[in-house]
Amino acid sequence: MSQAIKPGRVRGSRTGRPIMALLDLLGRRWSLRILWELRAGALTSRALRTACDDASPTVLQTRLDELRGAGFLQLGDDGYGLTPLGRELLENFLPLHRFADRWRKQMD
Amino acid sequence: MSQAIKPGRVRGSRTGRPIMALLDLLGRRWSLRILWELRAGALTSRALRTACDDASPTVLQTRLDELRGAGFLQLGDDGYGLTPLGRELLENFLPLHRFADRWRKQMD
DNA sequence: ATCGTGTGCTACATTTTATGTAGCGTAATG
DNA sequence: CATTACGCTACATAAAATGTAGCACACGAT
Repeated sequence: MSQAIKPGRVRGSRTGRPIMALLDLLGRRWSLRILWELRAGALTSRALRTACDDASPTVLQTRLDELRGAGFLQLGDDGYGLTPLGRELLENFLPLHRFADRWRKQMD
Repeated sequence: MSQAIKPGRVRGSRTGRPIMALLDLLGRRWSLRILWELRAGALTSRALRTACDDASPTVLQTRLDELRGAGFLQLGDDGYGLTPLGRELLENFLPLHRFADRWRKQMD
């Protein structure tokens, strides 16, 4: 399977700084979206797929593996859910919701 | 050129919610990284390229256009820099630096 | 005036990723 | 059993990123 993403082992950076590993992982398609869609609670893989506008199962599965390998997600009885670490990460993004609305107003 | 990304016009979502447009844009390769590298001040396109581990100029240019079209970047005499809106967006990500360090510790 | 240098940006062939559709094996429920 | 939903995979097609080269333009120095 795909190599687990850890703070030291990254594609998008030669420095190995953890922040680069993080930005690389989060900058892959559907990564942010997945975390976002799980903000209210766990979802089954298929519910998650629906929530993500029917993204192809191939990438979705890849991202889920990566995010799981990074320790942000876990697979439980109720499907995929955020780990404590994953929730902590998501907290950094929740303000984006408000920002996005301000963004729209500014673009009109 | 590539179509400007606005809160209503998105690839990754059918709903048109601004947050989806934002997650889509930020989820494209190098988007987050670009914003991150500009946190300390403007950079010329070539300095930015170097800062981004020599990412190919093709994508970089595409991302710059998109981020500029979204109103997060501007091109001035000293190169590419964050707009006030872009800086506001970046503020949401600055805590990630600390988080990434905690992440590493937890992965050992 | 031209040579060198740095800028923003583009072309294009190759490689890497994502999409879309179908379907697998398993487990729980009727 | 038959159904249903689960997590997950195969694979052909389409889209996006990479890497290398180079363009047109502006500036400053020799």
